[in-house]
Order: sequence, then structure tokens, then C-alpha cells
Amino acid sequence: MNNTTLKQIANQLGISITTVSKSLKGYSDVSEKTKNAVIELANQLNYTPNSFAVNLRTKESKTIGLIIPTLVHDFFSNVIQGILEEAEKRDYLVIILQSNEKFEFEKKQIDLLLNKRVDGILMSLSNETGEFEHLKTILSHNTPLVLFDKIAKLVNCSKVTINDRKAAYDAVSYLIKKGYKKIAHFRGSYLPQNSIDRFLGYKKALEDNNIIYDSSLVYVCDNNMDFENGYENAKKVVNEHPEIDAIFAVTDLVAVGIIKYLNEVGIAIPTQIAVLGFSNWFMSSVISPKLSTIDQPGFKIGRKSASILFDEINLKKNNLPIVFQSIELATSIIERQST
Amino acid sequence: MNNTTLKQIANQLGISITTVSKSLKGYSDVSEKTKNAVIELANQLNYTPNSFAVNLRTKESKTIGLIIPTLVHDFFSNVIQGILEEAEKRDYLVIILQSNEKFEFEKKQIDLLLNKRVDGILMSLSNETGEFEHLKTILSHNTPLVLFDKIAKLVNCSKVTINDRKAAYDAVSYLIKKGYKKIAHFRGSYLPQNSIDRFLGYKKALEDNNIIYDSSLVYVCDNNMDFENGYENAKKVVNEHPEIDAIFAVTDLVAVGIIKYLNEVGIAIPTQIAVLGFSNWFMSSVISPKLSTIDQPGFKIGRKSASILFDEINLKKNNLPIVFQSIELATSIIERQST
DNA sequence: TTGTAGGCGTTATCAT
DNA sequence: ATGATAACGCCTACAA
Repeated sequence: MNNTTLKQIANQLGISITTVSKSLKGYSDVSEKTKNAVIELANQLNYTPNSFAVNLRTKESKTIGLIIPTLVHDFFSNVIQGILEEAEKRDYLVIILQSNEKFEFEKKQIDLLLNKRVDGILMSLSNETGEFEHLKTILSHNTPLVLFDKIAKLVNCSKVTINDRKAAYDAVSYLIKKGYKKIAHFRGSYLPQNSIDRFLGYKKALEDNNIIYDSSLVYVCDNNMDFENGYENAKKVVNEHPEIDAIFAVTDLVAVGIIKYLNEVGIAIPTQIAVLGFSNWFMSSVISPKLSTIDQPGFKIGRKSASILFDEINLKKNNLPIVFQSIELATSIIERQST
Repeated sequence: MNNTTLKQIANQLGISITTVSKSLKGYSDVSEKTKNAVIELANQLNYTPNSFAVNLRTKESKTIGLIIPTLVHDFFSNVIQGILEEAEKRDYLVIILQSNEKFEFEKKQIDLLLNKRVDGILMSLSNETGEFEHLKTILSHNTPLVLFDKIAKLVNCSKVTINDRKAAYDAVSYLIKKGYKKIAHFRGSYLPQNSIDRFLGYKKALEDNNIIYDSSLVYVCDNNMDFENGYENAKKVVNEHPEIDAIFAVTDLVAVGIIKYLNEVGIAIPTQIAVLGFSNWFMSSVISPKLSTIDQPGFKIGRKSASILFDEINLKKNNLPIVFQSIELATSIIERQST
């Protein structure tokens, strides 16, 4: 039991709580002698400040909240690692919550964090999220908020993303340059900004290369952009459009599903159909054929988001004005065997 | 800003804080009229109790801590999901920390959680952890502790694991039954209980089947049992022991490394060398050949660990005696293409 | 039925 | 150099 309090130390030493507190916090107006006595006894009793009391006094929790769609996810795990690393540096703790891609959960998790009075919130939106009142609630509580990856463009806060549109544009341009002409796109669901942007990048790349955009070559992966989606849509596209020679997938997990299907039915990758993923999950480098993909720097996104959030928390604490940032981190094409 | 306090409500209504508090908590000794007035105003002002004050008063944080070796990890992500699900049910929040497989970090993270005064701690030990004073610190703080997966047998607390020794025994017996005779084992590092137990299961299965145990067929994966380890050790074993016909890997990630190497050098799986993994990571079902493995129920382990922890937290709160449990969850062999 | 008073443990202000 | 006092916001004996 470590329930030593300032009071106990004060009593044992026959001095006031105030003096004990000052000694421990290195105030100058305490004599060396008392200070040392206090520090020694504190160490001996293994004193640590009661964080509940400190929170109440200082009105900060030294804790931030993180809401992500799902944890079992290569990209988000990497984001979290980046966040934890930054938090650790600053002696902050991180409470992690999942929205499970549900708008209702997302709202609930926000309430939990707000009630807990975390000092700031990091979020990537769920696929269902199409309105943003709940985010404005955060801002109205005056709690710093940083959005990353799946963001709301219209909400007034800092954001960290990649340039999804450009990344997709480059990706599809790369396919075209390699000679692929009939390129299907397996897109994400309709709401998330990043799936919209990747789709727009795809479309623009086709147009800029004089390939007529054909909406029937676009398949939607609306079940969390997962493996099954890729598998099932691959089956469909092969039936409906045997003429395609490449598929650009919204994310690696979908691409892995595609590859699995193509492998099963004996369609050669990339000679018959090329597959290009997005995100560079670890798994992509160990499947056969190894997946070509776009590197999306999850760890860096996490670090940057957290670092901006902590800056804003500090600015707020010092009553300084906050200037919101919109950061876009660089991506690159990773060419492997599937293209 | 949502800084409504009991005091403000009391002032606006011209009554005492006590009465407001009682009304909101449904005490019987408040007149219907005042109670309703209070509740109405509270809703209107969007009152929520200040959790800092509640924590200080009640001495509980409604928060638990979780320390795992690493987050970017199929098994641990699944564990976390199980934990979050149980926590959510009980309105508990979860602070997640990584040890990065370092003993020093593990100690530090424990201190952080203890200082934060979490109501309980869930842990899976790092590969470096060979002494357990830091765990006893937790217990001496009277903070409930549940260990899972990588546990310390000698520490007096509840534990949730699989029966690693039996699972490995069954796994190797299965290989033998399929006709494999020269079976190498890529084991984990020397300290973690589960890597010891898997090794012992391997050895026992050989002996029970009249295969002489050959220590030179055991390779250690001491770099976090990762992909590279599997790859490098596969290279070694093929050189040093070309006669082997199967490899039993301590975990899927290692197995995936093995498969990658064997594929690269054109060794046929399973006809020349069979590969059996452990843990059933998602990835294992999508690589080629699909990996045979042992299913280790991460989600269930997380749920069970959390549920035991919450039970202990409640018992402690009610000053009831706690009986520590040691739970072993069932595993099963998943036969795919690599064996 | 309502309110007073004290305490949870820390910190900050203001006297001494 | 030291300490008394109040305050953070909530809860709960114990009056009234």
C-alpha cells in the first residue's frame, strides 16, 4: 500500500503540509535542512503524489484519448505505436477506444473521453460518419482535437493525412505507364474522405491519360474494406469484366482478398491481371506474389498527430492562440511482384 | 465548455449543494418538486460530474491499465479487443502501454500505472523478464493484477493462458502421426514461460514417440520471435541439417519467415519440409502455402483476463476475499497446406 | 425535507 | 523560512 500523503510526512516531521509540498517541488523559500529532511522521508516512505488530487487541483489529467475504427489492423496499430511513443516522451497516458466503424459508438466514445476529462483527443473517423456535430461537441468543450487518416474536412481542427488523391493518382498513372489499360478500382465505402479521394485520384489519372472512365469498373468495398470484400468483388469483376488487366484496391487487405481469389481460380498475377494495393501492410510483403502497394506511413502519422495535439494542449494551457495545421505526409509506390 | 458544477446548479436554484447532489443520485429524502427542478436544470446545463473530484472522493479511477510487449501483433491486438469489450460493458476505460519486450520499460510502465492509480492491471510479460519484484510491487499496492499469455508462475495472482505444453505436444504428435520424423523446432527466447512450455511439449512428444531428441535441431528465435528470425534460422537449418522433414515454429510470424525462405530457395512445402506454426495469425491463412497452425484464442484470452480482473476489483471494493484463478483456454490444430 | 460541515490530497496565496 | 487558509468539486454523516 502506497498511501503516503503530504500530511503524513508533515506530521512525522512536525512541520506544515505547505512546507512539505514546497520542499518536494523545489521551491526556493525552504531551508536546505528541512528540504532535505522532507525529501529523505518522502523517498523512504515511497511517496508519490495522489494523481486524483493533482488532477482536481490542476484540472488536467495528463491523459489523452484515442478513437480508432478498429485495432486489429496493421495501419492503425502502427499509428498507435507512433502515438504511444510521443505520449511517453511527455509523460502522458493514452486511453484507446474503438468505434468499430459505427457512428453511434463513435459518439459514445467521445462522451466517455469528455467525461473523463482527457486533455486532448485523437481520432480517425468511422466509415459511417457523415455528420460532425459530435466533433463540434469536443471543440465546444475546448478540448484539443486532432483528426488523422479519416478526417472531416469541414471541422475546424488540425489534421494529419497523406494526400490520398495524389497517391492514388500516382498509383494509377504508374499502372498505365506499365502498360495496363483496363484498370478496375475496388473503392472503399462512400463516406470516408480517404476513400473518396483515392477514387478521385483513380478517375483523374485515367482521364489525364486518355482512358475513358467506366463506372462499371468501380466496385465498392463497404464492409470495412476487408479481405472478404476483395475476394467477393474479384469474383464479380472477373465474371462481369473479363477484359480487365489490372485492379487498383483501396487498401491492402482488399488486395490480399483479390490475390487469394485470383490464385484460386488460376488467373496469373500480374500477367493476366495486375493487383495494386494501398497502405503497405506487413502481410503484403510475404504473400505470393508479393503485393505492389503504396506506402502509407502509419507510425509517422501517429507521431505527427500526437505531437500536434500535445503542442495544442500546451498552447491552451498557456492561453496562447492555436493555429490549426493540416499536414500531409509523403507516400511512395512500392513495386513488388503483383504489377 | 461543460464546466457545470453542483454548486452552479445549487446557486441558480437557490438551494444547497447537498440537495442538488442528492437529487441527482436519486436519494429518497428529497421532495419530488425540488428533485425534478434539479434534474431539469442539470440536463439543460448538460451537467456531468467532474470525474477528477469523483476519483478523489471514491478513490477509484474506473480505469485499468494494460501492459503488453508490442501492439503491432495479431495476437495481442485480438487480446486487446477482448479486453476493450469487457471494459466497455462495465464503463471502464483502458490505458495501454507497451514494454517493447524490455524489462526496464516494463518496470517503468508499472510505475506509471500505479501512480495513475488505475483500479487494476493486466499484463503479458516481456521476453526479458526473469525476476518479478516489480509484479510484487503491484500486489503490495493492493492493486488487482491478472497475467495472461506470458506469465510468471510464481507470482501470486490470477492467470489466463493456454496450455502451451500440451498444445505443442499435440502439435508435434500430429506431425509425427503424419509421418514426419526429423522435426526441428524454432523456439522462442529462454525466459518466457510459454516458449519454455512449447519447447517442453515438443521434446516430450518426440520422446513419447520414440524419436531421439536432438538439441542441435532446436534453434532459438530470440529477437522477439519475429519474421527475420524465422527466415535466418531456416537458412541455417537447411544448411546444417538438410535431413529434416519438418519445422515446428514457436509462432506464426516465425513460420512465415521460414516459408518465405523455403519458397525463395525452391524447397517444396510440405513435401520436402513441412512447416507448422503457432497462434493462427490472420496472415497465415492468406500466404502460400497456407500455414497449418495452432489456434490460440486471443480475443477470448482478453475477455477472460479482463473479466477476472473486474471481478477482483469488485471483490476488493466490497472487502471480500479474492481467490486467484488460473485459467487455461482450449486450443486446436488448424490443418492447412503446409503440413 | 433541507442544509451544515468536514474531508478526499494537493496547490497557491497571503501572512507571519 | 514557515505556516494558516482556502479552493478544486463531490460526497455523506449528521444536524436542524
